[in-house]
Amino acid sequence: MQRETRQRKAIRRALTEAGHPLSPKEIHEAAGALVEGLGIATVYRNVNALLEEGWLVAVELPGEAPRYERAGKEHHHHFHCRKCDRVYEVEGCPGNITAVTPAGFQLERHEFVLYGLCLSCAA
Amino acid sequence: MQRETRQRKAIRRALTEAGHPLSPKEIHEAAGALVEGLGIATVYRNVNALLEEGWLVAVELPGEAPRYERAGKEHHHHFHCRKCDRVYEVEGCPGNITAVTPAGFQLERHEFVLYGLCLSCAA
DNA sequence: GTCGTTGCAAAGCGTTTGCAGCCTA
DNA sequence: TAGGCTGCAAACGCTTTGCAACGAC
Repeated sequence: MQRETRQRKAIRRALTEAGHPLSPKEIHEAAGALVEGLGIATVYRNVNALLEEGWLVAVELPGEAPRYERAGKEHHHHFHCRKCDRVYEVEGCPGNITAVTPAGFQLERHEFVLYGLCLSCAA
Repeated sequence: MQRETRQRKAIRRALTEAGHPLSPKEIHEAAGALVEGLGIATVYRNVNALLEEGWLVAVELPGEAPRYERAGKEHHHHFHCRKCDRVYEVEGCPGNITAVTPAGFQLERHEFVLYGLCLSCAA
């Protein structure tokens, strides 16, 4: 990654200003409003480049298309509201993870996703 | 779902005997060994039919194609080996889940996925 | 001016669908 | 024998890749 093109700037800006994880399509729409004729291939190429650079992290929810958010956040998990489809960050980590790891298995990382209704949808 | 064809029998058997969640491709390979010339489209059609029937449940891992396992198992989670790409079942649940749920949120279900190396790949 | 980057279009890849013929009940 | 089911191939949607032109440094 060496050149800061108009396209890359627009993609960075779209992700920074969104405040929540964006899908490639959403990035294309948001950044496309800033740069005329932005190609979807450019979005994918930049997303992958930004992932490699460590500027982005993928938020992969089961059964959902991957979304992307800015890197640098603390270890957290996600709560997925089934009604409004929004994703919330959840602090902390439940209990002893190594305890449930089968003997001989090498645990490297884990994902943890909560499903249900968020505060406003539960009301 | 009305007819128990050779193909459907083979798919049911493959899933029953596997003992761990299978991807459509894995189902195709396993059931294809039992029925000559089994088509991949038939696998997809039957998987969807068996899901609707409630005989199967989808195991959806973040960023992964869905896999399928027999319904009716006890509550469990999964371990995904990054080397052999297989998915193992993990017994138990790591501690206090409600404790990390934000106040006011209605928790309905949760997914928990471990990543790393399985017993044979870690050796 | 170099060469990393872009837009377009085509290629991949996994999944779904249309269709004519097959085979289970 | 009827019509649900199958294999094949084409269609699909999303992502990646090849290529010639563009433009950041």
